[in-house]
Formats: sequence, structure tokens, C-alpha cells
Amino acid sequence: MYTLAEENYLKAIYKLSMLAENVSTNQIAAELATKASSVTDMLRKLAEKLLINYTRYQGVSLTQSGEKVAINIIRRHRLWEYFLVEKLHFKWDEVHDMAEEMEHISSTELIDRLDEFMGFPTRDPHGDLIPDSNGNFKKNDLKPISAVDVNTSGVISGVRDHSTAFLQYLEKQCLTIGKKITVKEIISYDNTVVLQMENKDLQISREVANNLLIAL
Amino acid sequence: MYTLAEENYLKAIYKLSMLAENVSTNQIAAELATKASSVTDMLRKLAEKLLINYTRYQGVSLTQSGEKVAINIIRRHRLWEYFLVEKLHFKWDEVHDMAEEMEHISSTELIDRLDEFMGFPTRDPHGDLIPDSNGNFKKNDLKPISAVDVNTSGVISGVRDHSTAFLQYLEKQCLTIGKKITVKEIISYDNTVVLQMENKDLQISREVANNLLIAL
DNA sequence: TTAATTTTTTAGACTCGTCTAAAAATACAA
DNA sequence: TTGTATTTTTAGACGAGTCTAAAAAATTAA
Repeated sequence: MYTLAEENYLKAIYKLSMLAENVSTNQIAAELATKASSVTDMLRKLAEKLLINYTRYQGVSLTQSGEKVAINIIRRHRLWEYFLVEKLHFKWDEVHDMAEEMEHISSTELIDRLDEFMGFPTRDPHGDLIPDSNGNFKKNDLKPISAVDVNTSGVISGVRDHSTAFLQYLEKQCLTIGKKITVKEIISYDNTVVLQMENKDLQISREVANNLLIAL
Repeated sequence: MYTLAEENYLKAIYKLSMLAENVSTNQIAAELATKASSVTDMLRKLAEKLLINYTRYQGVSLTQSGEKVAINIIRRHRLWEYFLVEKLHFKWDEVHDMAEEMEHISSTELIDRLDEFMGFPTRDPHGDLIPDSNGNFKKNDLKPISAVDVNTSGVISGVRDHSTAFLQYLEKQCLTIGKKITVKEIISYDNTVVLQMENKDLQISREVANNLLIAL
């Protein structure tokens, strides 16, 4: 249906759309580790196929059909991640690259049966919501730790940075999905956050607090 | 590691090597539904990478490293077919195209874990042997029904034609893997083969007999 | 053994997705 | 508001993989 490159562009645009309505050429180039000129070429093609709204120099947004395709790719990615962790026992920091390949397997029937086989999971191993077969998924109500008040408690439920380095750091600190934490203090000097977890105190940097999401 | 096209060429050459030592440009073109000129171009590239033995106008054979790659692709293909049928409950005539895509997922670790998850199966849903993680697989001792004598009995164990049409025909006739049959007669006029299966007689054409394999 | 046929290779061109370098548009700052 | 910096687009090229048309080699037949 769509080429590998097209799917990757749509996914990138979708992801960047979370942060701002309109996505710029340079943002996409950075996300996909390519050059702005390559992005411009592809945007022209995607616009021609009515997958994005694009006017020169004005940035892009997904059309409804473009969003549908993007959500579908995300569904595939997250279901495969769930499979890799739950059935093949990979660790959560090992599965991203594999799922990145697997998400391009095209059969819808395959994905729906995989979904059923695993019992229709609602979140992937990183806490991200898995869209259902109609592309619906509830709004994610998770907040970065850096955005909650002192003395707030919550359950670690997701990450914003999916890099292996970050995930391995979390693993090492036992900051994994499902753990209950309380924000004890925010040190004003450098915004270090002091957490309480299982009666132990733990300090995390502002950056980590920004990328670690909790459900209240 | 290797491109999609390279992998498909190696797989095709491997398959054709079953029938004759040296594989011709035209045979490969037919197998991959492409043109002889495209094949020549690719053969040059594969030879440069030492994956095939190739001299102009003389046909090709796989080198040891080419064969290793090909067997690996086949291992991946057959394991995914097994997964699709055994875990996701697809029918044996539905899985080929999906597995054709999935076989290009590159992680070796993934395939080995999939293998383990399914309990190290030795044959795929069409009766074909699945190579182990070292690329070893026992010689297939199956014979086409057309090659056995009258009054021979055996168990249907594989096919040479993997097309949906052929598999659906077999399904309809109940000629599926595991069924015990006896060759009762070969009608000399057109080489129609008369089989006995579960006390019923059944006639199959020469062509079907050629493509249906039994273990004696 | 020469001629006809088939197979294979070469030559040149096309699409996809990418790149570099340069030009054009936009945004920002004095 | 005018000039500078940044962002984005254009122009032209390249590699991968494919194609058609034509040439070269190999095979088959007379």
C-alpha cells in the first residue's frame, strides 16, 4: 500500500504533531536523521496522495487519511512490542528496533489476529496506549513527573524518550512500569526531583523527570 | 545486512538449485517474475559480494556463504509460517505471502526466540523441513506421488507447488498433511493416478501427483 | 559447418529516495 | 525597516533496482 519511506514519514509527522499543530521540515529531518531537502521532496509526494496538508514554507499536518495510516503503523508497532516482551521475553529496552521493522508488515488480518492472540492488550511495554483495530485509543492521561506537585503519588506508566540508553537507566534504578512513587521534594537549585519508592529515597534529574510519565 | 532484493534472489537461486546444479538467468527471471536483464545486473552484484559463483553465460550456483544466507531466509520463512498457522490459526493456504514479508525481519535473536517459543518445530505447515539455528536440516526423504510404484503406501508430507490454488485444491480433496494414502493404479492413457484414502478411491492428475509429496 | 534460434548480456533510460550546493522565502534583530 | 540569519525549496546528481531494445554468445537444426 505505502512504501517504507512513506510510512516512516507519516509516523514521524504524527509523533511531532503531538507537540505542535504544524510540523516543520527541519523537525522531520531531525526525527528521521535525513536532510531537509529530502523531506521537501517527500512532502510533495505525500501531499499529492492527500495524506498531508502542505503549502510551501508553511509546515505540514496530517489529513484524516494520513492520520489513519499513521495510527495504524503505531498500532502495529506497539502490538509487536507487546508480543516481543510478553511472548518472547525480550526486555523493554531491546524491542524498539525489531518492532520498527515489524511494523511495516502489511496484513491487517495478521495484526488483528495477533491482537486477539495476546488478549487485546491496551498498553505496550513502555506504557503507551495501543490503538484498537478502528484506530481509536483513549486520551493518554499520563503526566511527566516534572509536571506534578510535591507530595503527589502515582504509578510509573510511560516514557517520552524511548532510547535504549534511557530505558536501561530506568531499569537500573528500578524505575519500571507499574512501580508506585511519590514526589517528595524538588530541589530548587537544579530542579532535581526526590522520589520515594518502596520506602527508599531516590534522586532523578530534571531531564529524567521530564521523560518519565506517571498516572495519578 | 542484505537488501530485500538480494535476499529474494538468493532464495530463488537456492530453490532452483534443488533441481539442477547450475541455475540459468532465465530460470531466475521466471521465478522472480522479472526480466533477464535485471537478473544479470543483480548476479554481477551478488558475485562481487562472493555470494554466488558466476561467469558470464554460464549460469550460477551459490557459494557457501550465499547458501548460508539462503538457508537462513528459509528458516525464517518457515518458522513464521508455523507461527501463523499454529498460533494465529491461519489456514495453510493463507500464510505464504505474509511469511514472504516476515522472512526479511533481520534479527537472529528474534528468530531463535520464536523457534523456542513454538517448541522447536521441525516442519512447517506444508511439510517442509525447518533448518535449525546453525542452518542444518536433515535431507528431505519425501517423494512425489508420481515417482512411486503401484501399491506403495505413504503419508502425505509435503508439496512442491506452494500456490494458493494448489493448496486450496488439496484442501477440498482432503489431501492434507498427515493423511495416509496408497497408490492403487496409474492409468497409462494420461498418467492419472488412482489413490486410496480412508477406503475411498480418488483420482488425481499427473500434475498433482508430481507436486504432492509423501513419506514412505 | 553454416544458418537459425534461443539465451544472455550490454546500453541507455526510468522511478524512488537520497544527497550537496545554491537560491528563495521567512523570521529576527539592530 | 533594513540587513542578517535561519529555514525551506529548487536544481542537479547519484545508487539501487528495474525496464526495453539491441548486440553478443551459445545452442540447435539443416
